[in-house]
Amino acid sequence: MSKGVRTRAAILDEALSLMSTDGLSGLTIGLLAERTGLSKSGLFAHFGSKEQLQVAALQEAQASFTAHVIRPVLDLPRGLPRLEAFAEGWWAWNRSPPFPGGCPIQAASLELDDRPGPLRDEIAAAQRRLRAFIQQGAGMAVAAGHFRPDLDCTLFAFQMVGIAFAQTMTCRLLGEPEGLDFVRRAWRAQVTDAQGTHNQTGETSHEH
Amino acid sequence: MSKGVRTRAAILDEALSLMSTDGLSGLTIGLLAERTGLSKSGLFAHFGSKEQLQVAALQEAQASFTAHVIRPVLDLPRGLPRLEAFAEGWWAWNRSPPFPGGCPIQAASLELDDRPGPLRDEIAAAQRRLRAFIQQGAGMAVAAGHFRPDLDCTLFAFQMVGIAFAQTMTCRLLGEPEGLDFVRRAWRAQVTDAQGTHNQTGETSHEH
DNA sequence: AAAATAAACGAACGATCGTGCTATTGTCAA
DNA sequence: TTGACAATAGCACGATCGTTCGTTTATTTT
Repeated sequence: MSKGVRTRAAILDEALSLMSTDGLSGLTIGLLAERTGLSKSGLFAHFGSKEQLQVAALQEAQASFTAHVIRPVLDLPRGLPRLEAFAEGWWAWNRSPPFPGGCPIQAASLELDDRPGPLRDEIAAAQRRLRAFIQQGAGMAVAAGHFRPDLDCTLFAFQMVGIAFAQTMTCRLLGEPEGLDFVRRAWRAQVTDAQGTHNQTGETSHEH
Repeated sequence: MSKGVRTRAAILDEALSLMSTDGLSGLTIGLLAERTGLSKSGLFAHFGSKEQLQVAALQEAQASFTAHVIRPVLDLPRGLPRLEAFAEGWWAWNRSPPFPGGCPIQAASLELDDRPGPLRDEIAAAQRRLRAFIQQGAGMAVAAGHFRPDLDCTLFAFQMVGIAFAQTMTCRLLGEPEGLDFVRRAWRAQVTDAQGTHNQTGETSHEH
């Protein structure tokens, strides 16, 4: 079992490029066949349906993200150092991922948010995993004493995701070169807030 | 000049629904003609090309956002009150806009970020206007003494945009009912930070 | 009411979409 | 080297895509 998986990998590689620029709906079999030098039917046989191809492409995108952004920081000490490295890696990924276009997962997240099905399930699971990773990282920082003990790690993950989306909009859509600077400053503000020794997110001690 | 603009408006209304669920690339002439009860060619004649139809739909989406979210808060006093009302209106819009799907502008922002052309220009201009509005709102809050004088209003707008994107992902893609709660808390944290009397975004007073 | 103009239709075009078939090629183990 | 089987190609299909054109029907103006 060798030739099959090799071409399948080549197909998925090209599929990621196509998906990053043209979106999930632009990932068409004819175009993909043309770019890989295969025939439409030959390519089609590898996946059985367009939906399965899309699912495979999404999974491949996740794998790439994990390999490029997640795995490298796992060697670092838990807590703030790992979180900081992850952040910097993520901003770098968003700005120039290993595809010609932007991050396909981010794009697909807004493309599929209203169309139930396996594709949306796949992308939703990916986003849930990512948020869980951030949340756990923040939890480790709390345990290590880097972050204040009353930090809401779920909220922390929510905010970080927001920064990432805002970055994509600023850097890719608007093309503002100072976008990365905003990202870093927003992230720094968030980290500083998480470090704060006492509760400084509520006006007073009572909430609502 | 009456009948033409009336049906054109009806077409655009339906186009917004379609666009919100199926994205800009899903906004197809055949489908739109079917839903409006027109013939493909009859509909087509109103716009001259698909791209012009898409541009018109995007402009209509902007107009709807302005009417529903921006305009109502302009009556409120400048500064924090107006900003707070705008925020709440925006979160409401993101959660349940007047379309069956999510906010088309947000979706298109990530869909088009790598495809230059009139469409991207249109959406980029819209996002720039929105950020300028937020920035000015924050500036008014600074002038009114509601926010600290050294607040970076551009960064403030950047962060707010991030919250909005994170909301869409949480509420629409993941379907988490507590999403709106996260949004409010993240927004409250941002406002509190902007209110802080002295600089609390940098660790110390030096900014390097 | 008649003439002028605007709006919508119907049919067709070339292209591309996703997806079935059958046949042919290539690869790997015996 | 041959036989088994995986991998790919070729072709065709119905559907839909955006677009053009000529015609017909509504609307507006005179």
